[in-house]
Amino acid sequence: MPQLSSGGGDDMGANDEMIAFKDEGEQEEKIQENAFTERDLADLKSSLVNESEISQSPGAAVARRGQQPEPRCYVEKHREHLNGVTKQQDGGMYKTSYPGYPFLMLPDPYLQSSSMPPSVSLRPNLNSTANTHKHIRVHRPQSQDISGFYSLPPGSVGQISPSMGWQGQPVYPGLPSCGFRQTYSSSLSASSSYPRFPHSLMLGPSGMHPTGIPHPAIVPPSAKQEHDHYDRGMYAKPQGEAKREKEPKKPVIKKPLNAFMLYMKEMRAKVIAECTLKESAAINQILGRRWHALTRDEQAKYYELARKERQLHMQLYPSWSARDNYGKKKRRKREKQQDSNTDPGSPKKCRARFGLNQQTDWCGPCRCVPETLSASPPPPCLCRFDRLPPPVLSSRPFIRPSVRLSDPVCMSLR
DNA sequence: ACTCCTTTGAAGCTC
DNA sequence: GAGCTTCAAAGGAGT
Repeated sequence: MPQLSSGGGDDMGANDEMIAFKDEGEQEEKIQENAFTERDLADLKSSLVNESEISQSPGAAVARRGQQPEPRCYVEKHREHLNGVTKQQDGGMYKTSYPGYPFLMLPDPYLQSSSMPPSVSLRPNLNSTANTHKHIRVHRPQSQDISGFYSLPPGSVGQISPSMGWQGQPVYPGLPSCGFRQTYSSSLSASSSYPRFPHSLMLGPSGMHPTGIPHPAIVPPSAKQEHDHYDRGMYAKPQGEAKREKEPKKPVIKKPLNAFMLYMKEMRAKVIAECTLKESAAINQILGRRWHALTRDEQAKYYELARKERQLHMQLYPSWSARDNYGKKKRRKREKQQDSNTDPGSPKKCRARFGLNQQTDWCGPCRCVPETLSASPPPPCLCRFDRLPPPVLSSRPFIRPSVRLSDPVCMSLR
């Protein structure tokens, strides 16, 4: 893993490398020079399918690291250059739009002043992916012009419009999906705030952007995401908890994406289209290898983006810490496990577990009353036998419950 | 419905 | 400070 050495000047404390990038003209020359045919694309696609199969063997990427690029990689790299950044003129200023990250449409002076590579190919092959990747087909007219899709109309830079294309899930869930984020405004500078994400003071009480679209880092309770179902009952909750559940949940602020995550988000659609793969795990393996195959200059761009993401995130949520979400997953799991030990069980379920007749059999292990023998619906069983391995049931006839009901393991029947 | 898988990097935690 | 753990995205597969 090519760890970039500490830049030293990172006010966020990230180890971002500041690299002197090549001249833009030089890059563009490269793009033209490396144009290739449709047939090349077809070859590439088939080779990538193979790549995905190979990728299942761990360590393959590591083994290949440092080797001379194969012809396929050569084609692939130059294809990326072909699909490279779009330049659009806005108000006399050229902006570099990074597809998948229209929010990263940066004025070139900014790019030059912030050590961003002026022209790095990041453009997913939308022609081939738009119809296959679910992120792209969301809310997006298929005939939509890509150049218009990536850029904002003049005068709208810095605005979020729901009608704009968004690709995939936004980097911060809560924004319309599609992953395309608002552009940085042309007034953006390395030290300024980011109009894409206005200062936290501009956010409403619920973290809403003035446009009505919540900030992407804020995950509304309704959003389908992990932390949401953390907050949902995974089992029948007591009334108190159920009541608590009705109260509005605090939106979850997620971690800013790191460089690799930004890269993945952008390149995923492309890989899916090229490899006809859908499994994220396999795709991520490919992306991981491609990430390693990137030059340091190419990677540096993503490190820079990630640094800005963190910077912006910190500006928007000064009190937020990664600690806020730290351990939630594990904590939930633990709580769930704990609950399963204290949570009242069902006599029916309990008997089913032990292969007893639901209508007539008393549950040997926990002595739950069968429904047909109880005057009213049986109360939940507090015994924990149904979560333990089934005991070996003896053939000894079960004793009637007068004594059994006082047994502490079946408190619910008292 | 929920978890796992799989990747890298940032940040938190533990010792 | 080193080393480990967790979370961020994604979506199919498995439970």
